[in-house]
Amino acid sequence: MIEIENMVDTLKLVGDKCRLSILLLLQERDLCVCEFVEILQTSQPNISQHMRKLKDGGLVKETKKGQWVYYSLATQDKPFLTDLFKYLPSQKDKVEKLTCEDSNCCD
Amino acid sequence: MIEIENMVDTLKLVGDKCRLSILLLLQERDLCVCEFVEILQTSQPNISQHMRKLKDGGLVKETKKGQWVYYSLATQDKPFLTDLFKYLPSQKDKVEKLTCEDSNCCD
DNA sequence: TTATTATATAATTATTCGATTATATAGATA
DNA sequence: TATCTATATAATCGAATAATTATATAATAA
Repeated sequence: MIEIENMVDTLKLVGDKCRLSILLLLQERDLCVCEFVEILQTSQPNISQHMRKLKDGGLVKETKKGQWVYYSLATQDKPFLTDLFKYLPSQKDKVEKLTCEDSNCCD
Repeated sequence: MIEIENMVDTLKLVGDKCRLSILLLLQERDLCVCEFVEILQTSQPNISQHMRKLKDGGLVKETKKGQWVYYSLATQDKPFLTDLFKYLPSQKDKVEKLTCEDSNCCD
C-alpha cells in the first residue's frame, strides 16, 4: 500500500509529456541526454532539468560513460508505473530512428 | 492503447492530493459536495472547483437530488485508473466517520 | 414572499512549473 | 597547454494552478 502523498508526488512527475516520454523511451534501452534532445526535439538544458527531477524522484538512475551520461529506469520498486506503461504506445521506432547511432555521437 | 497526451491530461488530474482523495472516496460510495468538505477539511468552493475539473476530464459524473449534488466515479473507460487505485489505501473509515449521516445533512 | 441551504462561478492572489537563455563544469582531444 | 563536446546549473520569464474571498444561482422551508 502506498501513501497518497507519495503517489501524488510520483503522478506529478509522470504527468508531464516530456517526462512521461522519457520514461517510455527508457523502456526500450538506456539513453543519454543528447539522444533525448534529438528524439524529443527540445533543448539540452530542458532535458537535463527533467532528468534531475526524475532522478530526485527515484524514477531513473544515471551512469557516466566518458563524457556521456546514460540514464536508465529505476522503477522496479514502483510496479504501478509498470502497469501504467502497458497502456501506452511503444517508443521502439523512435529509438531505432536515432541518427546518433550512425554518427560519432554517444559511443 | 492510449495517446501520451491523453494519459498526461488524466495524470495531471489525479496528481493532486485533493482530487486523488476525492476519487478514492468515491470508490466507497457516491458523495455530495458537503461530505467532501467535511472529510477533506477544505472549503466548499475549493471542492466545487476540483469537481468541475474532474467532471471536465470525464472522471466523475453528477446527479442532482433536491438541493444536493451527488458525484460518482465515471472511470469505467479508464482501467489504468482502477489499476492504480488498487495500490492506495481504502478510504472506508473516512466515509463511515461522516457526521453528516447522523444529522440532517445530505438526505 | 422571504430566508435558508447547497452548490457554482468569478475574481484575486500566491505559488509552482516548464522552457529559455546564459554560464559553469568536467571529460576528451589536439 | 588550449579547445571542443556533453552535461549541469543558475537566472529569468511567462503560463498554469490551487486556494481564498466574494458573489451568484437554485432549490427548499418558513
